[in-house]
Amino acid sequence: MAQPEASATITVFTQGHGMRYWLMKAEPEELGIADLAALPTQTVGWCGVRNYQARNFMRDQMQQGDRALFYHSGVKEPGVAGIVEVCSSPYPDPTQFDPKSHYYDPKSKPEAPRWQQVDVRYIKRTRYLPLSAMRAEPDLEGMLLLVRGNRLSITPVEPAHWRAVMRLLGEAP
DNA sequence: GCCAACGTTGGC
DNA sequence: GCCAACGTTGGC
Repeated sequence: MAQPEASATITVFTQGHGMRYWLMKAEPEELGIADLAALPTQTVGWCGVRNYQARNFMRDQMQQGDRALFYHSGVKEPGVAGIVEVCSSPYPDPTQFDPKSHYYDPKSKPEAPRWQQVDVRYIKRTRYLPLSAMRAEPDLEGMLLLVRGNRLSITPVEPAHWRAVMRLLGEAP
C-alpha cells in the first residue's frame, strides 16, 4: 500500500551550514522537560508520532545536531519549556510493534515499519514561554505553530522565528 | 467538556 | 478515486 504524502508543502528552512530548527510537542504528563533532564542519559527516543507529515520531517529532513524547541502541549498553559537537540538518525519506532503500547499500530510490520523516530538530547530548560505570549509577538507572525488549524506535533521553524523565540526566552541565538 | 480543524478509513 | 463518516488533536 502506498503511503500518503503530505497534502501541503511546508518549506524546511535551512541556514548556510545546513542546521535546521524545529518545534516538537510533548505532553508533559508523558514527557516534560524536567523528566527529560532527569533521565540518566538525558536522551529519549521521540516515539509515538503517528502523522505522516511529522514522520516525514524526522525521516527526511532532520539531521543530527538540529535544534528544537521543546513544547508542552495538552496543558492549561501550553508553551515552550526548553531546547533539545536531534542526536540520532531516524530509525523505526519500537512502540508501533508493541501490542501493550498506546502507540501500537497493528498494520505496521517489522519488515516494513511505518513509523520512525529520532533520539533527542536535553540541552536546557528555558524560561517558560506561553503560547499566548507567542501569539502576541509580532515577530512570530506566520510561525507554523501559530497558524490556525495546524496540529502537527513536529514543525520546522524559520531561522527568523527561532531568533525571535531565543530573544523572548532570553537565550543567545 | 466543547468543538474546530483536519487526517484516516472504507464503501462504493 | 471520491467522499461521508469517524477519530484525533489540542487550544479554549
